Amino acid sequence: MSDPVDQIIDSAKDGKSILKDRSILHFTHIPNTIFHRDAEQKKVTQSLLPILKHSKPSNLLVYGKPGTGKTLVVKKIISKIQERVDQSKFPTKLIYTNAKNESTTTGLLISAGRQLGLDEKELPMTGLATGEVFKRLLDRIDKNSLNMIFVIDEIDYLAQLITKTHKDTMYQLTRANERLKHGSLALVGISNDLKFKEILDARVISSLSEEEVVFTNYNVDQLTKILNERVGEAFAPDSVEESALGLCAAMAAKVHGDARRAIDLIRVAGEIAEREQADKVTTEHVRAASQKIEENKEETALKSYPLHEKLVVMAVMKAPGASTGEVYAAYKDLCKATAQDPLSQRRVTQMLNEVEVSGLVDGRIVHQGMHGRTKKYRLTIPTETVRRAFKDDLSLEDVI
DNA sequence: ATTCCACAGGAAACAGTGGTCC
DNA sequence: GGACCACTGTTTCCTGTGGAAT
Repeated sequence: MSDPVDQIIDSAKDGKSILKDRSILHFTHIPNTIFHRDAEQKKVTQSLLPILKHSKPSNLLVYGKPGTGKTLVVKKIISKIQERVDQSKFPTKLIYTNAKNESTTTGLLISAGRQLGLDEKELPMTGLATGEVFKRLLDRIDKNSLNMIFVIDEIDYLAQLITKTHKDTMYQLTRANERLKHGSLALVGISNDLKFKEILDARVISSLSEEEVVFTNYNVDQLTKILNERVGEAFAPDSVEESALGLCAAMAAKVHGDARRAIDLIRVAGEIAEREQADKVTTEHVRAASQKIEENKEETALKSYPLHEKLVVMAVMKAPGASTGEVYAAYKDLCKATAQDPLSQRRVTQMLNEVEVSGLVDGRIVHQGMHGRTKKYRLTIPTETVRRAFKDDLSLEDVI
């Protein structure tokens, strides 16, 4: 009997790879990608049209669930406009930021400033009042007579930040044109959440949503077409079973028609099939891929938690079904064991809420009459997943 | 009907960091 | 070098909650 290592290497050497180019199987892969979004592309282009006519465009709001291609479509159209416009006479500048990546409103403005070419000296990261950052941004636009298209992806996060800090950044942004003598600023907001406008000031809403485009969810047919196009390029011919592709489309259609999800599924399924050295991707591979993606998501989330949040998750794990007070007691024990100063119960309650929102822990309010009201917590994921995620954390070595 | 428990969770204050500006 | 700013991560204080027990 031959060595198992040799066996694997030999068969890998002889077998041909079914996955030719996995870069095509990333959702954001653009070249020659067809979005099946003709109507929406038309509307977005029309609302940005004033730029081509050398006048100020209106602000635009784009809605759609994740994986509906809205960001890709907006970026594609703006880069096309940039190609067409005579840059010497009418310099347009596309600025793209994702509000989710910025924890503060100033951070978002600074990120825009960097893309406008303002360096650390002209626009420092810290120390400036928000109003001052904004002023410097507008000065640059004015001085160079730029026509800036400011795309803010996941603008709902910005709206939340603003309600938290009571700043009027959004209002100033939507009214920036009134302060500009030369050049212009058009705002393109992209949002997954159709209801985010509810938390905004009425004045902001009216100027922000001068134009609106809604990206509807993809249906199974559209997802199948999108997958077919990508699979044709990324995989070797006839290496994906039609039923496997259909399953990917069906699974993704169930999650609000998410094309990103569909493409991830077929990519991971392809990787699993290749590892098994199968010559075709089957429905079994797709199911395995779906499970793997879920598990990875949970583990990555757990690994990214700060130490005390990890301790809170562990406290819930060690005392399943425990009330807030009991979880706090378990948490304090863990702090003792790991030589950490425990945080206040108020803060731990807050952390429990945060963990609950992420879906890793389930909390249920229980009324116990004379014994008061509390929340009972339990993990929604296998304890094994938690152990695996935390095993590399040296500070948790003794308690895991 | 009233009391009372064990919290939930909002608001505000605070400490500390890392900066700018004049 | 002192006033000022943004921001994070907390603590402190406080009010509200709803059903079992009385």
